[in-house]
Amino acid sequence: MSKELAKTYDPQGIEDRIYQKWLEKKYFHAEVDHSKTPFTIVIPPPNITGQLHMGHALDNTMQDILIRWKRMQGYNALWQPGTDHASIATEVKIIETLKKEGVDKNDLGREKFLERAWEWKKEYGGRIISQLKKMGSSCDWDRERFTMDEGCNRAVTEVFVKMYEKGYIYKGSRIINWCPVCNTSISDAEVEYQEQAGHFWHIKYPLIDEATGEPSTTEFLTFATTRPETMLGDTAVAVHPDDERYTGLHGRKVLLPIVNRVIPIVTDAYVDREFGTGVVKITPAHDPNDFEVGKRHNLPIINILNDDATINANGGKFNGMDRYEARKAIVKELEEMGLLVKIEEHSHNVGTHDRCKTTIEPMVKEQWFVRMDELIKPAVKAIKEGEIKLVPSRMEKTYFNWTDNIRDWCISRQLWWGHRIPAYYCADCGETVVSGTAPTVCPKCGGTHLNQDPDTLDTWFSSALWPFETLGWPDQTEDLKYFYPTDVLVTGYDIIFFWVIRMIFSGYEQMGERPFKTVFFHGLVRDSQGRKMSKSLGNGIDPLEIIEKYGADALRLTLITGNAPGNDMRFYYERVENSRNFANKIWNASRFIMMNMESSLEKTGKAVTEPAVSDLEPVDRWILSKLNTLVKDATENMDHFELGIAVQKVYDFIWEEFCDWYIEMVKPRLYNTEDTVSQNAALWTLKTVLIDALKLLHPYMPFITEEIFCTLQDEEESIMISKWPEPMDSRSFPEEEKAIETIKAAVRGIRGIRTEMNVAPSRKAAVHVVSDSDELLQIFENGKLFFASLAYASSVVTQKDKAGISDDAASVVIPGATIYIPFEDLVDIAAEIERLQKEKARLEGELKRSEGMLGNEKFLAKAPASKIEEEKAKQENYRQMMEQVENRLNQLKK
RNA sequence: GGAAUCUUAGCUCAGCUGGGAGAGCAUCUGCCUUACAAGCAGAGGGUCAUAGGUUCGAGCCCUAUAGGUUCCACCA
Repeated sequence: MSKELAKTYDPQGIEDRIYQKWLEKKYFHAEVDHSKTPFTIVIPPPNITGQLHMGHALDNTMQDILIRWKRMQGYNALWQPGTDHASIATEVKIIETLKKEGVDKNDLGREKFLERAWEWKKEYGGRIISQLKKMGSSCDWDRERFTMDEGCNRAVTEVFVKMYEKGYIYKGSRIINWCPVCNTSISDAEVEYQEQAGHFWHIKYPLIDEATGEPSTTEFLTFATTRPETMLGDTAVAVHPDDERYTGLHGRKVLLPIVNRVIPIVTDAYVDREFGTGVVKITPAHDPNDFEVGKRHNLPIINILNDDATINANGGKFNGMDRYEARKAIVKELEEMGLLVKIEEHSHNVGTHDRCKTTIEPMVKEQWFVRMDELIKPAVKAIKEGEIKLVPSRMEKTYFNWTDNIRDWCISRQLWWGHRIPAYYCADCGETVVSGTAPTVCPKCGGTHLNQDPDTLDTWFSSALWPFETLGWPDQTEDLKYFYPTDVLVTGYDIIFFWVIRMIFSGYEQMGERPFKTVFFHGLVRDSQGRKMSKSLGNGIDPLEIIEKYGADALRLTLITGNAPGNDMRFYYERVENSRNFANKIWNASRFIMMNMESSLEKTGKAVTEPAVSDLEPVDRWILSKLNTLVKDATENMDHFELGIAVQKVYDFIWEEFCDWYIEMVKPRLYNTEDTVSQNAALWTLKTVLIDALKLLHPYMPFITEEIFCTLQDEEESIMISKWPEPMDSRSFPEEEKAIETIKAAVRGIRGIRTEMNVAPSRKAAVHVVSDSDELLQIFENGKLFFASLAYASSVVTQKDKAGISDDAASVVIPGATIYIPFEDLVDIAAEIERLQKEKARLEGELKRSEGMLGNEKFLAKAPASKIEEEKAKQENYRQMMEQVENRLNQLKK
């Protein structure tokens, strides 16, 4: 061996170097190869404005685990990377930067603004990518895409034109959510409701006297509102048609005070009779429900707001006032007119823009929409029929909750950074032309003054096409045919509506096929107190800092363990430390193995070779068998996306079985014997088990496993391209598994006794194993060497009866045998009696339970035979142990 | 208002199709035993939210209740 591991584990010293090697070797790169089965994942494209946070870290770790695992399993694994232009987020950032320079977006103009945006993208767009590399992500960086690159632009235009022609995209005047700060419309999904304390203003409008046509001074209609300023746009008041209190008012009119507009009383079932006074003011221009009511009753729509949420000319004397100032002024005026009945405290949900938290203002505006009714059908069917699997499956309910109540998707944004809508308007005749290429002549009037729609598309419009546009669509590329549909989509449940559903219906609509087979959801990474990590709270933990201090491997392991699919998790430094400690553990175990291989080579002049099965000792077979089970179980868990469980099993195997037991068991053979056959068997087993364990661990902790794997075997190029272990019948040794477990029980028992009796480890004691089973005695005989060392024994004697053992001996009872240690080698008789009495009580409990089961006729009738047999065997064991304990007690009491 | 989910050791959480209660951290005890003190060996600690039910058998299935979290809708 020419190389060796550094004395201490230092992730800093290995991670960057190894990643560089992987890149140079092009291990991440995938090409169409029909001799292999593809396995594809497309990355949820991070925003170019983004910096790596724990959410990305988790998301990317999960993807990398799946990709590395499948790659090792022999699949042609492609992890398709890229970034998202993030229209609003980016535009806001650039506006902020401009503001610092004292420049206003509109003064700068569209073209100059976009130049700035592209510069910005160039400067910061790569930042997130280099951060993902720090995590060890094995994306095919040669294929990196951007949602606004040439290909994606073509895809977006193609889809827009196609869907427009199909009637799935239309332009219409509808009520939309308007953000007065970002100055754009937003979709329903982008509205975040926040509980806010507000007021309920009870107001009355005077009824119009039917005879005179004048407002009454005695008859009023009282109602409550949370937004009194919207009264400027009222065009009706509504009551429930069956509300007896107001039956007499049907068809009558009220005077809208201040504005002095006479408006009708309409009846509509939308009104809740139980709520408030049962009267609702109707403002079709600024409330989605009122808009619907207005449509049913042909009410005029009066928009009273400017885009910046100040009152416009329709608001008369309030023109130019901010919406909240106007609210105050209007309340004051109503009060002076005696029309304000009362003010109540009221807590209600206010819609805010999820990006800037500004209170959104519902407004009627002309926008572009995607009609959802037809599109959503195959997306619903896909989940219902299991063509696309959601993990965990409970996400289906969330999914259907959305699809069942789907509304048309507002896709136009009054922003500049994004895909500009390919619609052109003829300045001469008003004709709309939707086309992939800018028309120069109006097809209707032949005019040449055509202007493109100034709006851009919702970011999610292009994201929805991500699984196929990144593979070359709209061109029918080989990549597309080979890698699509993708296999797994890994993402947070928080963007199921924004993204997952939209990709699904887009996949079916454009490709005629599902975009992915499985969606694997994860939760949020929260801080140690369970709070969402956020900039404003300042509680965010920077993954890069963690990597710096503990290594990417430790971070990755921490994010994956103890976490079930779709569940949120809390982030603790203690857990990262534990992960780092685990890395250290493997490091040191590997060093131990390599040191011993080295010294064996020096001593014998021969490298370690694969031993004949007969040369393997029972412990070797035991650990190989355990490994074999681990391979099977861990792979099965991964098949079911139970990554946390899988890695936990690998962790437990390496730390407990391999390090704490096997290595300790093997030490005497390595140190104390001249038996080179046995030594070779031990070394070969150590190496073999380590290598397979490293492979199982590699998807989770790629760097350290690579470093050890390649140091251990010069001839191997990389663990990344090694073969994933498979269960082998030749490595299944149930007999040895049972035998070694028995010895382990004996060791544990002896250690327990010694600790209880406060015996120093330096004090060795003779150990007698008594059993009437030859087989069992043979097992102990075979394991004598390591058994003695683990049990602090000065000597080990196996025998059929207690001949020659002093009555004054401590004993531990294990299934099928009793272990005796002469007291004179240890201490204190009273403590031993106490211990045996406790043991007796425990056994009595077990027997009672067991007898209860076996005495139960129904159990005997219904339980599987294997269970019954198992229970019988257990009971027999308990009986034997009980007998031995009782005998022992009687002896001691004498 | 609708829905999902959770309630398991002091803390944070695992526990896959019902059959011996687990991990990390924390606590206590003893060990620098030649891979590892970022470690080793041991120990303590849980009526698995409550009440019923199904079952031979329930942390797991069903019903109800209490409390928490989240999502959706939104009542003006």
